[in-house]
Amino acid sequence: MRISKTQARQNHDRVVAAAAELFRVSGFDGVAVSDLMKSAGFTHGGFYNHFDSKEALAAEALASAFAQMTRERNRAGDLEEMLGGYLSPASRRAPGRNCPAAALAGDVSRQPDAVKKVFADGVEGMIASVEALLPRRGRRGASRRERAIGVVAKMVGALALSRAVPSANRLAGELLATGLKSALKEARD
Amino acid sequence: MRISKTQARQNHDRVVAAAAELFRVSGFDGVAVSDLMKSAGFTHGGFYNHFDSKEALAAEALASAFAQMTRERNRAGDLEEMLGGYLSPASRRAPGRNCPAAALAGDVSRQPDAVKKVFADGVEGMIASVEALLPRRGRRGASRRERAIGVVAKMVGALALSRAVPSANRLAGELLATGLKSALKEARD
DNA sequence: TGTACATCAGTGAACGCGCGTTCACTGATGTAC
DNA sequence: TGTACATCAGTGAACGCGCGTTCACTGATGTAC
Repeated sequence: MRISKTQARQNHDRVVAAAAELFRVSGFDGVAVSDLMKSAGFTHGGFYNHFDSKEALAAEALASAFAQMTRERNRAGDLEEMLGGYLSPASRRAPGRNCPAAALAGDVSRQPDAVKKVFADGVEGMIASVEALLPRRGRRGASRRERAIGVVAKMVGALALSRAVPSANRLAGELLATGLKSALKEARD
Repeated sequence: MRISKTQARQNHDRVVAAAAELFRVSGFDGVAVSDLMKSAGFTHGGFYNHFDSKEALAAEALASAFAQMTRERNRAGDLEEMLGGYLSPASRRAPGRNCPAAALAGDVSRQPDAVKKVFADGVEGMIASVEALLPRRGRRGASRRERAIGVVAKMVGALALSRAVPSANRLAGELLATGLKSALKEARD
C-alpha cells in the first residue's frame, strides 16, 4: 500500500539512522540489507525504493553518523570535555553511537571514492571542531590546523586501537587514558 | 598425493604469508578462503588440513604480519627514519606490506578475543619499538611508555584516516605529513 | 635394507546458507479533469 | 468538490551467486617389521 510522501521520507530516514548505527557496530559487510530494513521496522523488499544500492546507503549513513557526531561535539564546552567523552570507556563500548571515523576508517579505505569523499568531509568537520576548541596560541611553531590534525589522528587511533584489544587487557584502558592525557597536552603546545 | 613434512610446513607458511598480505588489503571479510589458497598456489580444498577455520588463519596471519613489521622496525636507526617510513605515501598505498594495526583495527574489533589478543601483542610490540627510539628524557611529566603510546596512537590514526580519504584529497597527504611532524615533536616532549 | 601398509596433504566436486538484488503484487496516495 | 486513474512505498517470494566448510578420492611419504 502506498503511503504519504512525508511518511516515506520519515521511513527513509529511519533506515538511514538504523544503518548509521549498525554499520558502525558491525562494519559495512557485517550487516545485511535485510538486517537494516528489519531494524528500521520494514521488510527487505522495499529497500530499492529508497536507495540505488547498499553502497549508496553506506555513503548516506556515514554522512548521517558524522552529522550526528558534529551536533554532539558542538555541545562540548571545552576541549577537555570533548576529548573526555570521545576517549571514554562508554565510547569504546558503544561504537554504534560514537565516532564513525574510528569505527569505519578501515572499511571506508576499501570503499569507492564516493564513500571516501563523505569520510573526508567528516574528518574535516572533526578537525574544525578541535581547532575551534584549541587554546588561543600554541607554544611552538605548529599552526592551529596542524595541531588540530595531530589531535584528531591521536583521538581516532587511540579509540580504534582500544576497541581492537580485549576488554580485559590493560592496553584497552591505557590507550584511552593515556591518549586523552597526551592529546590534551598536545593541544596546549 | 602426500608430500613431505617440511614441504607441508612450507606450504602452510605460504598460505599464512598470502593471508597476511590479502587480509590487510581487503579485510578479513573481503578475501575468500579460495582466494587465499589460490594466491598461495593451491586449491581451496586443502585449507582445513592446515587450519581449523578461517578465523584461526586470521589470528595466525595477523601474528605473522606483526612479526614482519617488527623485523622491519628494528632496521630503523632512529625514530625519524621509522616514522618517516610508517607515515609515507608508499605506506599509505601498500597496506598489504605495512602496518596491520592501521589496516585491521576496525576488523579486529569485531573479531573474538583470540584475535584481539594477537592484536594487543602486536600493539605492545609497536609501543616497545617506539619507546626504544624515544629521546632519553622528555621535557615534561609523561613517562616514556605514555609518550610511546601517544605516538603509536597518532601513527595508526593518521595512516588509517589517510587511507579512508580519496587519494586526490588534500587531507590524504596532510594527514601523513602533519602526523609525522607532530609525532616527532611529541616524541621530544 | 627392503617390503607392506597406514597416513595424510592436496584435489575438485558438492553441501547448505545467506547475501544483494529483482519482481509481481497490493492498495492507499497523489493527480488530472 | 467529486470521480477515475496513475503512481509508487511496502510486501514477500524468488533469483543467481559466492561464501565457509565437508567429503571421497589420489598417491607419495612415513612407519612397522
